[in-house]
Amino acid sequence: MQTPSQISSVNHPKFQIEVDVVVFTLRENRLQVLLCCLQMNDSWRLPGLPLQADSTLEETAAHCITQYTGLHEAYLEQLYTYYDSCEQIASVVYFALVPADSLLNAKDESASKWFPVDDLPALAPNHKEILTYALRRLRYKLEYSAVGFELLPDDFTLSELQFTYELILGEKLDKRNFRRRILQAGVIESTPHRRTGEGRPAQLYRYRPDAVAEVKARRLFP
Amino acid sequence: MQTPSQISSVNHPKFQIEVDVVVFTLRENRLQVLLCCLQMNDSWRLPGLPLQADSTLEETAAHCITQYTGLHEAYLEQLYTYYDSCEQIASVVYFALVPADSLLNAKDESASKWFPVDDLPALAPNHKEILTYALRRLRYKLEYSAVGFELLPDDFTLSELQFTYELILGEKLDKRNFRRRILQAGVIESTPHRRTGEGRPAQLYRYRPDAVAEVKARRLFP
DNA sequence: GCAAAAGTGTTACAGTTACACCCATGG
DNA sequence: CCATGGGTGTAACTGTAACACTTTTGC
Repeated sequence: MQTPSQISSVNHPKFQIEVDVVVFTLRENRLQVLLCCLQMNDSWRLPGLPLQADSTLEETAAHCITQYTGLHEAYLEQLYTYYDSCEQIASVVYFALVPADSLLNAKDESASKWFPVDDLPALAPNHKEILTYALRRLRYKLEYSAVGFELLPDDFTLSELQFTYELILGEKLDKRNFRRRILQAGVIESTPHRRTGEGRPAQLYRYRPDAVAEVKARRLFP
Repeated sequence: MQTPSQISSVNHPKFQIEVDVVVFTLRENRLQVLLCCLQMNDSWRLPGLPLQADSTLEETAAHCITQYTGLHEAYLEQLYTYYDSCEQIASVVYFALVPADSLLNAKDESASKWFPVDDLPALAPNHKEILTYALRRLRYKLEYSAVGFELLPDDFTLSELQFTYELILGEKLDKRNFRRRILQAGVIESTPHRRTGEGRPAQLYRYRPDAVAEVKARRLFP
């Protein structure tokens, strides 16, 4: 047991703090996650950076994403903080989503690689667990907020949006119900453009930046 | 911009890490939160302890609760991690619930005090914001999980349970709908006892420890 | 016997799901 | 003209919300 005197005592050990990021994207019709190769062995880990004294946690996470993907903007959210008492390192894990079409100019492509979430390599201890948790949070979040758009380019068709949802949730959705509901929700608006290709051209939509991104919760329990 | 070389460089500053806890309970028919007096001035803060190298984050939070409330068990959940680049202290905040009847033997009563969440004193910077977030999370969590029982003694009547929900959510609930749903959910079971007092005696119920504590999410969006 | 709190069902309404065909374009 | 993906409405069903009176006890 500790005693109250510890609160203001000088017993204040110091720790390294690392900011790790679980970056998700859509590539090759699969949900993929960014991993770094761990110093020459065949084990992989989440990309991360040590916290610097004058940065914020979120800035550090953003720097990390920029470094590995070349992107300067991403949806970012704090996930969880772990502390490893063996290594005496705390790890603040963020969760990030980057759009499907934006993976062009990573500054250090050799150091990192995308992996489908259902086909992961051997991971550093804890990182498998962290990733599983991040994936659960993504699926869960998709069900009550408009976070799915963060994985799409600015303009998209309703079919692309539905496909994104199906990919993440891992189940087929009904086309008519999906369209009716997403339009009723009022979070997207049509653009003047269409996408041509095979078959009938599709109306392009964009996410309304002024949209309320979360549905108001209905009571689920009890 | 940082460079990839920082990942494996020796540029690893160290930080103090503090574990703070937002402890909620029911007292005097109000939702209350535990606060500590900040060194002789009239400002208050969340109770906290510095992380020790060989403890886990959760252990530290649990120690903190024991110290200020005398309780050895509480519902505990990580809330968020803040980093203050001025003071260079990271603060991992936990969220805790303790039952209404268990506030007996705090070891250091003079150092801390309960405040109703709608009648708070002046707080240390950030702590007001943290508390608001914790309260939001409590209300939100109540809607999809059985977390409300953590604020009640082992045995309780349905009216007490409903009153707890009403207190936290800040709205009246329909008695018949509440009872039907909580019983259908299968998370409580009746005990052989009754509570007597004014009016008709009430059946006592208890939370089923084997109950599934979260409802399976229904799709809310889109 | 009366005050006080416990306990109990039904009906109307709203939201959700399931489902199949026509449309516009490119080759 | 046909293959391909885009786009559209309705009916059954399921879950939710609203609502008032009877029961049991202590005083």
